[in-house]
Amino acid sequence: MTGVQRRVTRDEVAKLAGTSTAVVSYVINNGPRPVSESTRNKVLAAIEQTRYRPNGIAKALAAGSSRTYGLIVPDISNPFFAAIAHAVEDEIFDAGMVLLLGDSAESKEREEEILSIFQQQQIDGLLFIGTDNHPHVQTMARAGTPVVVLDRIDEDDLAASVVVDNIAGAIAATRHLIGHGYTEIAFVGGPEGLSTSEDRHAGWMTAMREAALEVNDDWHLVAPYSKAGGLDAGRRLLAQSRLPRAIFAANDQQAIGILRVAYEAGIRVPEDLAIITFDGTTDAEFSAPPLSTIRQPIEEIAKSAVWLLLNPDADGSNRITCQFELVLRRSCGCTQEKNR
Amino acid sequence: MTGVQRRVTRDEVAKLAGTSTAVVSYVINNGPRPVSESTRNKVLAAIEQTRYRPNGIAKALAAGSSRTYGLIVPDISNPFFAAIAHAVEDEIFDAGMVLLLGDSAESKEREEEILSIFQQQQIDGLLFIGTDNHPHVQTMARAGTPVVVLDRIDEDDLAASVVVDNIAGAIAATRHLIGHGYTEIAFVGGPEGLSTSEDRHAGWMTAMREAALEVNDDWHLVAPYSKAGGLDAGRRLLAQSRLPRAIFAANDQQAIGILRVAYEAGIRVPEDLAIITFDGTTDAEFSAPPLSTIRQPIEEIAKSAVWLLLNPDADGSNRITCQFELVLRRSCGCTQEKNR
DNA sequence: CTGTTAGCGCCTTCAC
DNA sequence: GTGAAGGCGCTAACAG
Repeated sequence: MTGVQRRVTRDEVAKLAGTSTAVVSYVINNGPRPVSESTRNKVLAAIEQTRYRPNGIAKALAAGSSRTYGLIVPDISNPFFAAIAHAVEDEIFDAGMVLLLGDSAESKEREEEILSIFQQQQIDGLLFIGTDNHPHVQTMARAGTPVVVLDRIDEDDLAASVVVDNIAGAIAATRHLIGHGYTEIAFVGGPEGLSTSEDRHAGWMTAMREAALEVNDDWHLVAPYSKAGGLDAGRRLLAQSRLPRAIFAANDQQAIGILRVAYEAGIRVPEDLAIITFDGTTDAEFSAPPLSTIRQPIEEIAKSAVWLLLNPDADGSNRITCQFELVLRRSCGCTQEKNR
Repeated sequence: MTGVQRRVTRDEVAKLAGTSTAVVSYVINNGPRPVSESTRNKVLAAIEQTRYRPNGIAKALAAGSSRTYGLIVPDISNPFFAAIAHAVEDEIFDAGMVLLLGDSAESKEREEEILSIFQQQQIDGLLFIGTDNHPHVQTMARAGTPVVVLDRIDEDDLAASVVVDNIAGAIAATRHLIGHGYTEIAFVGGPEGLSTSEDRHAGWMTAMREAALEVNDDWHLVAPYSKAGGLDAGRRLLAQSRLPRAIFAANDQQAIGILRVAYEAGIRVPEDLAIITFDGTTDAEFSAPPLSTIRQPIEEIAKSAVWLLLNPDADGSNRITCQFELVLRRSCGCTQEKNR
């Protein structure tokens, strides 16, 4: 109906309340100076009446803080990262801040571009899930912006980080498979160069070796952390002369792809092929059969990460390791009945 | 090594280049005034040398534009919304803007809070996927901020919107099932009050009636748009005395849940129960069996939405309807062979 | 307790 | 083609 309505500024509120602009600030921010009850009420009324909303940009410029955090993920359409983003957004929102989302599409250049833009937007802190090592993030950290690296870390990083022990998780998963009596266990891992890929691989090898089982190179496949990646790896595995009795897939998405290959080929899971995974997203919970998995505590990871962001000075333990959980479902052979 | 390093400002660049700050602005923004080649080079060199990065906040304040768009989704961990967010982020990034993400967690209050914060952050435009009708978004639109509503729309909205024809899509899906010769077709719909739920429901009814098929109330289940919702609906369906021969599920997530129920109960899909869905996310592509679905053109939706945001004045057709696509896979009974 | 005022870093009109 | 200067809306000293 009415056209564009100019935003009301603090001056108008002050005028209406019959006070100075400073007092309006004091009321809005509860400080840094006290305000008498009566004038506070007048200001509040004026704010109400004018439907005044402070300009966050101006505030950010003057205060030197944008109340904005950045989150960079390799691909928001990956359920694991989406779950993290969901939890992180929640935490950040609760802290009264806003979330800037960057999707690097697994590209290093893109990552740097996003970082540069975030920098220009004066973010107060960065949550980072990288596609690789990330020297430029260090620059940011050194420039004084709190940085917390998630999921994929670089040992040499100075930045704070929140992760689960991927090696231990992979060992637990593989050991569990071994506990079932399986001896021929393949590993479908993620892209090379990622810490998660390497750690989960290392865990698998460790568990296999300690059980004196064959670590066959044909049974270590590399694939993207996606359903398509799992599908592809599964097909490559099928094309080989000898099939494993069980598979440890490095993430849920890959496992879903493998499940699909098994379905196509008429291979029963877990009767013919047992599967265990890593991540513990809902995808693993609702697949057919449901997937046994190493669950990462997403909420806790998000909470810890945001906490580190808000308390950057906590020198000492700026590296948090969250506990994973071995969730047993049908795919590994644990529950033989199909019904619940 | 070095501690916090103060940000370099335009003044330092100007000093180093031996010019005024205005000229620095001119070269950075390519205007609004021309600059001689020689001084431009000097400025560029100074920028390079000082590693100067303009302060986006200050720029936003002075220019009155934050180069920031907001996206509000009901739940970023829902793959459909995640896919939209992924595509939208891509488009927005290409346009040189940044994306502020808000996750309303399907809560109306939360939605309003996010909206308020976005407003304070001076977003230049809003992409909105609501949890319900949304009068407050209208306010924003009226205040001059471009708003584009996605997926779930309110017919009465003045705001621009991008959707697919949900009724037509649902009709196409249901007709396809009918074409297979199925006559007992159930509908698992989304939460009441959402336009997508209602339209897909309407489409199902229309197709059933035009084929003179029974529209049994027991076969219209309502459930959240999630895997858990589908699981629940599936179990409720199973508990009934008479089972349908086919199901049209209102979204992929629900279908995954239903697939899981079928698996548990030993019901073969599509031999005993045919399924068709709506959305066309990758979840539908990699399930076992793969799901026939009405695919929404995510990329196109995102492109259109961002286009509308960038060209808010395009009066007339500010409501874009994208074409859906019927994707046939195994779950409806189209492909009998399991392999590929 | 309240008012005045100098910035925050940048854009842009207006003189030169 | 270049420079000076007045804001953008708000914060936080610094004076009363």
